[in-house]
Amino acid sequence: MMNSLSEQAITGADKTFFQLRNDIVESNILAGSKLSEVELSTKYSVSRAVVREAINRLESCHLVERKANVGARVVSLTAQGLVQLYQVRESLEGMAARLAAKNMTDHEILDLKDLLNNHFREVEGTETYYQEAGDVDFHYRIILGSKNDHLISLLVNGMYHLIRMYRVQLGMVGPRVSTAFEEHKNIVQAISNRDEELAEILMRRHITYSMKNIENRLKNQ
Amino acid sequence: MMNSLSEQAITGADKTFFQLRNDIVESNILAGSKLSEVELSTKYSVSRAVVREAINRLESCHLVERKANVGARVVSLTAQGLVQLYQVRESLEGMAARLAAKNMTDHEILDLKDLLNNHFREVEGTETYYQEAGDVDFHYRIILGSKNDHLISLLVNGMYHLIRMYRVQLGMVGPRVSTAFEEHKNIVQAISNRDEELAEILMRRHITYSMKNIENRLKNQ
DNA sequence: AAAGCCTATATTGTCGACAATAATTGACAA
DNA sequence: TTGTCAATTATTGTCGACAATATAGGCTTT
Repeated sequence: MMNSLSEQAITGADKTFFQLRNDIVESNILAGSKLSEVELSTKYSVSRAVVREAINRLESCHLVERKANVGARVVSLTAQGLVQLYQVRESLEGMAARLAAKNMTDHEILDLKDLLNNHFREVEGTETYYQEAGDVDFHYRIILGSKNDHLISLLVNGMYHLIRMYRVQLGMVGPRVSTAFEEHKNIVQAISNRDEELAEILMRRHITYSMKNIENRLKNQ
Repeated sequence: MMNSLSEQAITGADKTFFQLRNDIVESNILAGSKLSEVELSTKYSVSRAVVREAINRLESCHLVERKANVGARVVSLTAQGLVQLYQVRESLEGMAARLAAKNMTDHEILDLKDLLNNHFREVEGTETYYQEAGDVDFHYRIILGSKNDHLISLLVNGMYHLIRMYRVQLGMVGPRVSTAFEEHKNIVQAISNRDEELAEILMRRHITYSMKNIENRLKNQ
């Protein structure tokens, strides 16, 4: 499946940024560990300057924290941090759903329904492999559908990868697939009806449920 | 009055970042203009490296836009951009008010009431000079009161200065002071009652009204 | 005259070296 | 033994030079 979020690197700093970001999200570089500029520059075969630029961008995504004259560390994952992250996500994606109900074209809404149907077929069959990709695509389309550049930038460039980092490293795969699918369906219906108020409410609930589900999972492991 | 948002520069890149940010917000550097690295490095008497780092940080705040191998430009202010900015602000500060109602200490709420009273006295007298500072302080305290680091970072480090840039350059000073004061009072009351739902709704309305007021002002000038 | 190409110029991207600051180690004294 | 201070080491911050890319202007060609 083609990744909707594919970005292409132009400069060396881009490549280093993408590699580093991936290594952090996939925990090839451990959460909480220190990022040595010289070490990384030898590892990725680039100068310290491009490593510094890459680290700066990672800081913008809240994936690393820098202290002046000390250095950068990968963020630590905490239950509290996850809750705070999801509170912001609830707020922003709620607004995204509201705006999507207002601004998506009829054609885009039809495409969204298609996506949902494909997702449904995958869930029905045994191919549960792509359930997360499907979920990501769903949320991604609604975010883009808001047509609000600030919102898109904050979510896609800013928060998405940190959310993914929590997902990957805390090992949240399923289930909640079928219930989540129902929620997705209702959200699309609200958007299709151009019911901004309901779209926002349902999206916020959807994210809240998802959060609660994760919290329970964390307690029982 | 002491600025609640005072930050202290440690490194040279910090200083350059703060100066540049201020020059952009106050329109000493015009919106939409190109930022030449060599020009700025001579202007601020630092190397290109620190200018580049400063520009990178400005990009994180959405105050400039960079294109690879081309350079950075100060963002252009548009009516559409302002609307989108306020949509995000409504969403995030609404959540901030909700969380503030949940997480602020009784003491912090008392301080907030004090602030409001001082603000009221200033409005009653002829000293309308600080009305904006008062408004900023009010919103700032509620944002901090959310106790959500992500939210605080997004609003204070990220969006605040862009909002201020619009305010300064589109010349929005008053009035709407007394009506805004009433709205502030009601928000504080909701927070004091620990009514999260109402606090969020009132904050969102408050920001929506403010937006509409700005839109009208733009039409009539 | 218009379009396309090529050269010249300016700007950004990258690099390695040096300076300034923080962390570490070891010696010394209480 | 432990705490403090000093010197050493390592890491980040800053700089100027070079390489790669984009822009501008003139030239050629149709």
